[in-house]
Order: sequence, then C-alpha cells, then structure tokens
Amino acid sequence: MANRDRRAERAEATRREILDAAWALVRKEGLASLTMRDLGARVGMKAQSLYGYFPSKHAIYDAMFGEANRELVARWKAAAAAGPQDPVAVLRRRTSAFLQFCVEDPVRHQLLFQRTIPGFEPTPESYAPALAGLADLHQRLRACGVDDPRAWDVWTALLAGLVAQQNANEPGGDRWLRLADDTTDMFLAHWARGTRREGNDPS
Amino acid sequence: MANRDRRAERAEATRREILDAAWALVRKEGLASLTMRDLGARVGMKAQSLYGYFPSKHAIYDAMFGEANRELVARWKAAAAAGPQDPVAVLRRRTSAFLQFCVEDPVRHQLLFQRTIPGFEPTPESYAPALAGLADLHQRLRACGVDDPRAWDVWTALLAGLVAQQNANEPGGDRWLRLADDTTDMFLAHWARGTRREGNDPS
DNA sequence: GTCTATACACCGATAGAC
DNA sequence: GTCTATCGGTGTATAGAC
Repeated sequence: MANRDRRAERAEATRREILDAAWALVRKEGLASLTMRDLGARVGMKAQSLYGYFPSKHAIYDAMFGEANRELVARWKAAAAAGPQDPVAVLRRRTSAFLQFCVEDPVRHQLLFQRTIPGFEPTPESYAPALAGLADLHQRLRACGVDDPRAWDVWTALLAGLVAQQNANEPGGDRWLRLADDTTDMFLAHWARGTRREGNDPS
Repeated sequence: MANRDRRAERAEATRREILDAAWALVRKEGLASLTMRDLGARVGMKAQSLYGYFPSKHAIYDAMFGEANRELVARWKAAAAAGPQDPVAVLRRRTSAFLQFCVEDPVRHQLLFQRTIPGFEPTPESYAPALAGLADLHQRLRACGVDDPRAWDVWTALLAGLVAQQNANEPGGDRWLRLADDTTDMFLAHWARGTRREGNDPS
C-alpha cells in the first residue's frame, strides 16, 4: 500500500521534470520543434522511455496546455483580488495580467491561442479553465456597464490584437502593451452603459 | 536565343503549377503539413524533382508569402479606388478588403501574419509590399485626422484582433467581421482630430 | 523503470545516372 | 528535367535484457 503511493509520487515527479524540460525546450527552439529525442536527452532518458509517462507527444502538449491555462486563471484571480474593487479598476488589473501573461512567454501564448501544431487539439479537461475565464470576463464587463455581447467580442478582439501585434512585431517589448489603458478608455467610452451611443448615423 | 526564352517560360509555368498545388495542399491539410512528397505527387513529379524549381521548401513558402502579399496590396488599391473618395469611406473600404482577405483564406493569413513555421522567415523582397501597405495605411489614417503614431498601432491591433478572433473561434463566419464598422466608429471617435480627448484623468 | 535494439513510415535534402 | 538511391532526421512502437 505505502509502496504504491511512493511509486505514484515518484512517477508524478518525473512527469513534472519532463514538462519543465519541455517548456525549456520549446522556449529555446520553438513550439513546433519539440522532439521526443531532444526531450529525452534533456531529462537523461531515451526517447522511448518518455512513453512510460506520456502516451504520446500530443499528450505532452496537452499537459502543457492545461498547465498554462490553469496558470492564466490563477493570474486572473490574483489580479482581481489585488486592489481596489471598483469594476473598472478590476478590469484594468485583469487586462494587465492577461497581456503580461501573453507576452512574457510567446510560445505559451502560441500554444494556448493559435492552433499551429498539426493534429493537436486540447482535451476538454485542459481547455475548461479558459471557458471559465471567459465567463468571468463577461461578468466583469457587465459590472463595468458593458452588457452587449457584441461588445464582449470587441473586447476580446482588442486584447487579442494587442498581444498579436506585440508578439509578432516586437517580442519582449511594450510598444503595444502600453496602449492598453488608452484602449480600455476608448472601449468603455463607446460601449459602457450611459455613454453608449445608439445608431450609426454619420454627419 | 528563342530557345532560351521558351525554356524559361516553361520553367515559369511549372513553378506556377507547383505554387497552385501548394496552395491547394495547405488549404486542405494545414500550413505546417505541406510536404515535398505530397506536393510532388500533386504535380506528377517525385519530391526530388521539385528542387529543380525551388531550392528548398522554405523557398516555396517564401514564394507563397510574396504572392499573398502582392495580392493583398492589389486588393487595397482596388478598394481605395472603388467608391467615394472621402477619407473615412476609403478607410472603411480598405478595412473591409483587409478583413475579407484575412478570413477568406485563414491559411494565407497564418502564413503572412503568424510566424509558425520553424525556421521560415520571408525574404526582404517578399516582405516589401507589406511595408508599402503599412506606409499607405498611415497616410490614410492621417487623412482621417488620426496623426498619433500610437493610434496607428491601436488600429493595426484592432484589425489583427478581429481577424485573430474570427479565424480562431469561428473560421468562415462573420461574428467578429460584422463588428468592423462599429469598431471603426469607436476608434475614430477616440483618436481622430477634433474628437481626441487629451489627458487620461478618471473621476 | 530504463535500457538496447530494432522496426516502420514518414520527413527534407543531395548525388549522380540517364 | 526527372529519375533512383541514399542520408540523417522525425514520431511511434515493440521485444527483451537488467
């Protein structure tokens, strides 16, 4: 009995070690350049031995996907709790946390938000935290007076765009990141309750 | 002499045929799943024979990159010339043309704007049209009363975000596309000359 | 549990025959 | 210009020694 637990703990530690090595490798070589042979070498194993811990390379990607997703949700929670609780301040901190998360590790962003690995799709379990985070976002936007689901889509597009431009054109920099506050003002001025202008008539 | 021309023409036609087959393949299988063997089979050659027309697989990607870029610039020019010439109307048509271009072929968008192929970088010649297009965009935005380079970055992020969300979450649909006009209003209201509010004071 | 060894079906790329 | 043959690489898988 006690033996069984020890073995499971040890296996879990090895899984952890493999995942850490995988993150280090993809950060250095790119997400698509991860190979079982490289990964094995990095943890002192032959590639074949990795199959004792993960049934396939996609399963490793999936574990990384779930891990990244859980980390993002944790950041969101921390950001929401961290300061003044008026809805706009919370939204700004949440936004900042998200942008920071996406640019501090472009490979992680690529894994989560671009589907670039042939044949890889995250399992529902790995994807679930993202759905919870999206629902939470909608609630936060409502609290800021933004009720229109179309506005929620505009908001996600805004954030996705800032990150995409930052990572594509100036990885590691802040040329687009520092536009976040101004962009939030622009968004709220247009979409928040009270300021929203109905109709689209020019002139 | 005449012989040399005939031969060059024939080689050019074969290059064209290879590129068409490559586009068809990546649309069906994904950008990263292009293989020389599949591509050769599609044009009735062995994979090795393709190297008589392109020095490497990356060279094929590069030719596709340049082709897509030139097509985009052509669309921009057509859109700008197509209707009323007041700057905002031109900007809207240009925007619509860009979004349409990006969503009608997500793989092409991926090739142009995401860098997901390990080791591939476009040559300066293939990339040049994009720079010209960006300079043109800045001029168009100026004509709309948007002078701040920060606003130009916000604008590119807006468009990039709409496309990213559309292609990632609802490829082939228009859930984000149809937000373009409203988003343009929001942008111009915040950044165009006369409406721009200086300072960021809350309260 | 990890190793060696072997295998299969792919991949991009090159050399050289015709 | 296209072929055959070949190379070193890839993910994946199995068998069997220790």
